[in-house]
Amino acid sequence: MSPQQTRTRATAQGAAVRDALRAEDGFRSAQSVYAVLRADGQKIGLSTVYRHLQAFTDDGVVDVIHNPDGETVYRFCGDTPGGHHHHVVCRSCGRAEEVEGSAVERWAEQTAAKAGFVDVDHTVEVFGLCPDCA
Amino acid sequence: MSPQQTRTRATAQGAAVRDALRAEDGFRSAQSVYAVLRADGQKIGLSTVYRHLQAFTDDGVVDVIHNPDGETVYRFCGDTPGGHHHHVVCRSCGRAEEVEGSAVERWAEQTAAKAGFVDVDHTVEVFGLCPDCA
DNA sequence: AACGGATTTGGGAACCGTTCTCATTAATGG
DNA sequence: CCATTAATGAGAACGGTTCCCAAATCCGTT
Ligand SMILES: [Zn+2]
Ligand SMILES: [Zn+2]
Ligand SMILES: [Zn+2]
Ligand SMILES: [Zn+2]
Repeated sequence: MSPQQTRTRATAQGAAVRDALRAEDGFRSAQSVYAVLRADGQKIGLSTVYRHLQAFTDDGVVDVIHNPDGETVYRFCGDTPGGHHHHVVCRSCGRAEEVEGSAVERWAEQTAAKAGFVDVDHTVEVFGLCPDCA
Repeated sequence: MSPQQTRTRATAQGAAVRDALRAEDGFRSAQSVYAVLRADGQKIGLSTVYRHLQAFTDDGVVDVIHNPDGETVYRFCGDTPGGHHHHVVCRSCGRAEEVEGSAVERWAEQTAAKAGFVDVDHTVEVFGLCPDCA
């Protein structure tokens, strides 16, 4: 099957959302992306931000996680198209780095198999304070 | 340092919440715990359910995760007082099993250290379909 | 048993992030 | 251009969680 189907045409607003996210190195909430765009003078609606964020997520170009507070936050990860990967995320400033996770991939697979679970997926995030925030 | 201080006295409502959660083997939302208690004829308020769920979480007797949909769900894990651990969770029915995670603990620690992060914590959950739901 | 202060309870309002609705605007292509 | 189709964005609606506070309960003390 083909990778994923883009759900939106390339539009100015979509590009703005992508660029705003790409400019950050960390996970950001939809609202904060929206705020940044508006502060920058961009004419865009909150719904549109959510829409594109979702589309990018579907396309696999944006990663989404729920931080410990339950907030949904997004990060542009499309320049390292290795597909599935994980992050170490700064609890304070949101800055994130992608990390090598083959060990944890194997662990998750084996663990699920041992419990007899199928169609498995996993969430793995490491939170801490980055060197700057420490 | 001492483990954790209980924030609420032992009350009938607290016991009801704990028992309701203990009766389930999976992660449940606050609302669903509330619904079960009310359906059972218990006289309890939603605020109270949230309060005790939080207190139990602080005490470490209840685990809380955010499932992929972002819902906050709780699970009673106080009978296996090994402290920190992880789960394999059924996406469909919520059923969960605790799993051995020393490998992933080490991985998380090393990964964070390599990135220069301190005061680290992590979330690791494996989602899938349990044998019954498959 | 009666009292008084401290704690807990729970109904409802407030809050906040996200989704939905739909009239308006912009793009496409013939 | 015009007609058709897709995207936009303002605001309403929604759902989960927290907050507020008056009423109820609990407890140690007379
Ligand atoms: Zn930081
Ligand atoms: Zn992984
Ligand atoms: Zn557990
Ligand atoms: Zn199941």
